[in-house]
Amino acid sequence: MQTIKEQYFTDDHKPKIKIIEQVSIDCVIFGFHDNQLKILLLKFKGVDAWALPGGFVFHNESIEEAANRILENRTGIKDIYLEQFYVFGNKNRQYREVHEEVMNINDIDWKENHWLFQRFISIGFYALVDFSKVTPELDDLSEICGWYDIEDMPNLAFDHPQIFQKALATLRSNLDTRLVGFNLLPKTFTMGELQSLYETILGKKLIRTNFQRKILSLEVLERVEKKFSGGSHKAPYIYRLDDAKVEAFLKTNF
Amino acid sequence: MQTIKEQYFTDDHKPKIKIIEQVSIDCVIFGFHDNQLKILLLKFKGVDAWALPGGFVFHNESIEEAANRILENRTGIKDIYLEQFYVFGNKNRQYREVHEEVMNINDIDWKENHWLFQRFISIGFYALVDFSKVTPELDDLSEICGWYDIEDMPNLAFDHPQIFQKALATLRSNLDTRLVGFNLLPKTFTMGELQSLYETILGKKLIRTNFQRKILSLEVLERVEKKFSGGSHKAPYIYRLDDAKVEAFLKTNF
DNA sequence: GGTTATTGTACCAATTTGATACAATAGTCC
DNA sequence: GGACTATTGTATCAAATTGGTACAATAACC
Repeated sequence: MQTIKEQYFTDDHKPKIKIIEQVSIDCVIFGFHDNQLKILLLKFKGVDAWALPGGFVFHNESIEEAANRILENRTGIKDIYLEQFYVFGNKNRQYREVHEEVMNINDIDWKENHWLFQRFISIGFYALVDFSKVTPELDDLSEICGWYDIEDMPNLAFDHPQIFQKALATLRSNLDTRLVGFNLLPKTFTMGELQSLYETILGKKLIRTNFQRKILSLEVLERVEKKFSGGSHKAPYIYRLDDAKVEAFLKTNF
Repeated sequence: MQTIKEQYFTDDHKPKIKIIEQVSIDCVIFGFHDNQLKILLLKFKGVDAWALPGGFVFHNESIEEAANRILENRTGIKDIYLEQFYVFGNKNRQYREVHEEVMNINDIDWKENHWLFQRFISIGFYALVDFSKVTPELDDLSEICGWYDIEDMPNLAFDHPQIFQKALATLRSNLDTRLVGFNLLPKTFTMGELQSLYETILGKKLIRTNFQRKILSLEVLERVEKKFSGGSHKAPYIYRLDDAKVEAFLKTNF
């Protein structure tokens, strides 16, 4: 595995692998844990700047492949639910100060008009992952890479606050129309867990019985025989997405 | 007004104004006329290739400004409803053959590795315009620029069929949630005209009385006193969007 | 003034959604 | 084992929304 330094900060001040210039990818990676919606953030080493995981598009890969590569590097898992949601293309999207600081701290030699100082158009992707499967991975330029509650997270650098907001809005509006929420849970889950997920994403309480009715009426779930062992009360059923049913659902609803 | 030739095909084989390399914009411009949904297409001069109007992003403008500029050039009108809907980023998005042919026909000198032969990432925008306000404008590289019924249009070059399909799907799904359809009609219109617009976009018949009830319940329309003079029957009311009401609607529904 | 086509609204039935009630448990405590 | 508790699954009813029909109003034409 190459370091970021080796990949992007070579002696001739160009990325080692040819990339699409002035195009970047920023990923808003959502996870769900302890009844909280989390996102994966990183902090640059020695610099007071938090950011969304991001990267660039190699000349020989599609933007989706690039986003998947970036995600896999950060989370260690493949086959993540991933979708582009918006392009951020303001003319002043250039962040020389932060990049200068990062390069200085890391003893990276730079010159005026370094390629990173250019204006960038950034394609926003959001990812939904099973929190329990992910181990956030540091790279050589960052000192923290971890999960943060969306209600309580560090201030982000660049225009990343705006990117995050747009991703969250997209997630909310896709929650009912697509079967998007399930990607944030393990393969099997209870109705209560699913409801709690919906409630945190939507930011409001839902009526239990109606939620149950609504979800079951989607006809995409399969009831697993096994039951739960927990508190002193009736044990909930455990559910699992039935792939065939999901396919049928998507076919009729799109 | 500069010609395309002057702007993009200079003696040193570079665009005259600095652009973001390998990024393009493609516009799906919808209009509504004779109860048909139309899009604006152009045909390259002397080449058997139809395409969506497109262009590039100058270094000193945002992608939205670029899209607006491209649209204004094509339609002659400003303040168009415009929204990005998807980014097309396959790694094989390069179309050397067509560009070569176009340049040859137009006596444009080119070399191997011309900038247009590169792989491009294209940002799709869709626009909704008042058909009656638009006069499609030719440029020096095209020989046809005009409206085509979406049910009966020429085969498109590049990956433009896919771009068109995605734009249409986006338009359909935004029709009910946002107040998007009104942009395709003149300032004032009858309920029948609006219904016919909805029916062609959605591709299905709607029940008149329920449609009327639904639209009126949005509480965004203002009834204009004047009535219509047409056939031998009761005259319909004429409606107009009430900007204040629209604002209130969008505030409560987003 | 009668005819015709179309419009606006009222109305009822069917469906969906909001909210409550209640029986069925899986534990705990005794 | 039996009472107790918290939670789950389902039934049920009311309220709201949507589907579909009926009908009066009316603008042009004859």
